[in-house]
Amino acid sequence: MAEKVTIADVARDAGVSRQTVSNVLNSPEIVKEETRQRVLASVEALGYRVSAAARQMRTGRSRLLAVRIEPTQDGVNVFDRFLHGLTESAARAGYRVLLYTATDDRSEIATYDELLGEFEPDGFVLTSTHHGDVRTSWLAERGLPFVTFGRPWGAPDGGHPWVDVDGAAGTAAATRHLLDAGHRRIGFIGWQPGSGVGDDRRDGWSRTLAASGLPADGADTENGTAAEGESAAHELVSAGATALVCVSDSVALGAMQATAVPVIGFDDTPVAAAVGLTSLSQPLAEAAASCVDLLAAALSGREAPKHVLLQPSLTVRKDPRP
Amino acid sequence: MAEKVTIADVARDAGVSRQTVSNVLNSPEIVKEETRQRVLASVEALGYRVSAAARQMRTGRSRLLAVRIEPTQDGVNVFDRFLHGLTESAARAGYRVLLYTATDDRSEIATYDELLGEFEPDGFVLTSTHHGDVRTSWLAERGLPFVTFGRPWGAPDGGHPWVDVDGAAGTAAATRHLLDAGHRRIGFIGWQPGSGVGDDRRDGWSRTLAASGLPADGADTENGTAAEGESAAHELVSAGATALVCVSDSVALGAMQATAVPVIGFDDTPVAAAVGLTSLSQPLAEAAASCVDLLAAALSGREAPKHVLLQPSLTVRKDPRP
DNA sequence: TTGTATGCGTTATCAA
DNA sequence: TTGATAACGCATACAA
Repeated sequence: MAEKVTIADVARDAGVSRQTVSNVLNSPEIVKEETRQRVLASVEALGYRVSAAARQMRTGRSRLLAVRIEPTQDGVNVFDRFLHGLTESAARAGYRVLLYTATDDRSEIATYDELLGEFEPDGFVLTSTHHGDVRTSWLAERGLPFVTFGRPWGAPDGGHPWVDVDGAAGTAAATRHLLDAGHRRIGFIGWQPGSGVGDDRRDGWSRTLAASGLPADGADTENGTAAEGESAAHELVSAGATALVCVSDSVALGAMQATAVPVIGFDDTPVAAAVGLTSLSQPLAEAAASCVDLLAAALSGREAPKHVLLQPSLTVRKDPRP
Repeated sequence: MAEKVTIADVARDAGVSRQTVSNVLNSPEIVKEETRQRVLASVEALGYRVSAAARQMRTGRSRLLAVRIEPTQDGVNVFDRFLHGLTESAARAGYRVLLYTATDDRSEIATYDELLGEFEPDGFVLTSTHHGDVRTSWLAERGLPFVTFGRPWGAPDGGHPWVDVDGAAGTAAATRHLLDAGHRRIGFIGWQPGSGVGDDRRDGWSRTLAASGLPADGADTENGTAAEGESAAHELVSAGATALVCVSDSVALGAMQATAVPVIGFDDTPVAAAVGLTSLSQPLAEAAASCVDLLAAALSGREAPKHVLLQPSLTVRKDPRP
């Protein structure tokens, strides 16, 4: 096991004081070029790395971002791709991602408390925000830096930084895609009203049809399962729909199996790729990068937009159904 | 923002020395019961938590486990469920999960180096181990604690701790399931030979058929895509197979779409659940818990088995195909 | 059983 | 431009 190389070792090797080494690394501009080179050479030669723990003791900054990893939901799991992007972007910005779990919002807040006491993460990234989310107010009250992936639907004070994907624009594009193919009766299968995300996606579809003066017949599912999608699709197609836009890939999959009309899903999950389902793809890596950027800006006092709204893109696939 | 509560605050509040507080937390048995209670009450009242950074400075232990999060592969992503289980088990054992990314094994080793210098994780959890994996030898040479999820196939010295799922037992169970249903010509669609995991899964199938004195006709796919699964299924069914066992859900999905015979997949991904595909389910949460357990044992010097082999279970689903 | 002194590696402050 | 000193919070050896 390699011995730990400290700043004192580097200082000795380069023939300077510890402080100068620290300056070379943290405020290079105040060190004479020649000294700087010599110190950097020693750093390289000895393989020196700052100790995160010692730095944190002194500065109070951990360079850690805390992120909750959620139990896998019923198939529509998009989170792992977001998380990968987040880890990568964080590393580039000099941060590391620390994972935690929680079963509900209350216990999540308890975890914040623990985490803050022990590891003192510099910031939090929250996902799955929803109506009356107590987590954001808890963090905001304490002045803790955080960013959410997802808008604070329905909250009058969307004052905190967030990154989101424009669901309405996505379903609007999907609807236009079907209009361009000649369809005039385009149905929508959604979630029951009240979830901000679902309502937003439905709006994109209905507004697009309204703009063309076409009727908008939709159906809701309670849990967004494939089985519910199946019966909703039957219903809509019986009523005359010749194409369907869906709130999720799960629902779309059911619709696809139940009918022969064109179906467009949302999220572009592996399921969609596997069965040839056209679907709306969220720019997750980009969203993750924006989250890190907003957080890093807040942490460094740098100016940055408080909100980022990204556009999904339609991944058109060859429908293998007869 | 709450002020930081230190061990000195607790000591003052409880009317004892800092050392006594430390003892209460780290060696409770040597402190008088009454004092212990008083100190614990103060800890509770002030909301004191040990500072991970300060503790790490003193003890050299970070209570951090480093785990690589990989780019999502082509659909079969099982890793996020494993990761969730890992985070949960780690928390229970007093560890946190630190994420990192790497594009290949070489850069992963470079990341070990960085991570070790900066955050000094106590241990590493590796996934996707393969033939001639340089990462395990790198870690082993340096005496760094690690555990792999996946056996070191083909390595003569499987000397390091690992946790794995018994793929052969899984495909054997799947094959028996089909035998019990009366099938006598059961095909297998696998990956090309050489991947330990794929070979293992094929073995379970072929051995089970051999034990029954039945012929074993299999086909390989190069990349394990659904499209390849489709043509392999055509081929096997034309040759007389009346049922198929597959190395993965991706391949199984293709087979399912191409033929009408019963198909069994592997991994029980969301795709399988969505399309009603019977599949072998890996006990990922349990695997993750075992990984933490093995690592925690190694870190504390506690005795523990070096290898854990878990059994997958067959999730039988109603096939919706006509 | 409890208290005192010390050092872990770093950086901020201030002096040279 | 560089260097000396102190301090972050904790845990250990040792003394009381």
